[in-house]
Amino acid sequence: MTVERHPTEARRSLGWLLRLPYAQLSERVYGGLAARGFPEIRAAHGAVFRHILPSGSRLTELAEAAGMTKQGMAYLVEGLTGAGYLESRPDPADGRARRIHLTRRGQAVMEALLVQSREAEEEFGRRIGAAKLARLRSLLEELAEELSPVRD
Amino acid sequence: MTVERHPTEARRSLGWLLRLPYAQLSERVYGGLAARGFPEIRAAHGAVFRHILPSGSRLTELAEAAGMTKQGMAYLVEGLTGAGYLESRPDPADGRARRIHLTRRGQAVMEALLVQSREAEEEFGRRIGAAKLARLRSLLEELAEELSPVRD
DNA sequence: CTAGTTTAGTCAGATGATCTGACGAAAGGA
DNA sequence: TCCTTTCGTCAGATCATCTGACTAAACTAG
Repeated sequence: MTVERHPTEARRSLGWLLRLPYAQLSERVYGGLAARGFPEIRAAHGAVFRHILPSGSRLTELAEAAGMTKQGMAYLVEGLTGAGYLESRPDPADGRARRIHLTRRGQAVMEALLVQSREAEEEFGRRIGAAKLARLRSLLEELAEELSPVRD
Repeated sequence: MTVERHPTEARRSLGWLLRLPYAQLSERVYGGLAARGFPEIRAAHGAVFRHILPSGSRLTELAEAAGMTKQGMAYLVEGLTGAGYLESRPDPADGRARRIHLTRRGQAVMEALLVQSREAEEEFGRRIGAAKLARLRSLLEELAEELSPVRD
């Protein structure tokens, strides 16, 4: 009568429990973005969109904020610039630097990202109920607060 | 008196809230593994360790369970085999197939993985309190339950 | 039993997402 | 005016995936 189960199946690790909803969320959000007319945007580009300021940001600032190397960030920015989502102009205050800005199309991505994210969250709410989702979010916020430095 | 903040900072997306603890957990777990004498093990190898059965598994089974292609899984298995964590022998029941097994060293990784994971979870518990962490885990379990198919 | 189909795994090649190291040019400080 | 630090780029490596094409073995209908 006992069914054979995978050894680790009984009690999933916290890592697994975090990763599963994260992966599904990402898939929805970025998949939805493609459907909304932004097919070049991939999850890795979130590192840019999450940190870029309306007034523009420097490459080094973005890299630092995202916790990656300048070269890694440069690779992402290059792709987004080529696809028309970003534009970079020399920084008038520093001859070595460039300021990276969202184009109008890039701003549209930001908005779509917020919409998709909210919709995905609502879908989760439909699964376990809004109250539980709110409780989950609040616990995650509390945990995030304690897990500083908020290197993302 | 108002401090300039990043626009999205006020209310982080659920994705961010899930990713931050996940990333820190992974870093602890796999970083700790290197310190425990398994320096070749990277986070991607979790796809193998999470799914391999004590009686051995086929490549195709592992790929299917992990939700990736056979080729992708083959790449991971190849690395682990070369480093002495896995070994594969022809499947007596099927001339096309091979059964992939953990070596003793591979089993040691499994154990270390459980230990590190538990320790990381306890550390989280120290941050927000055991009761809240338990509540968080339970909500995540509930969510995971609803987010089937449990493709991981 | 043979012919056709499906399955297990490999080979080759591509892309994406990172990293490290070395560098030139500009800025800032003493 | 040096010296040092910072900004960004160039070159190259590695890892983690993917798609497509293929062989050999196994299953399935006649």
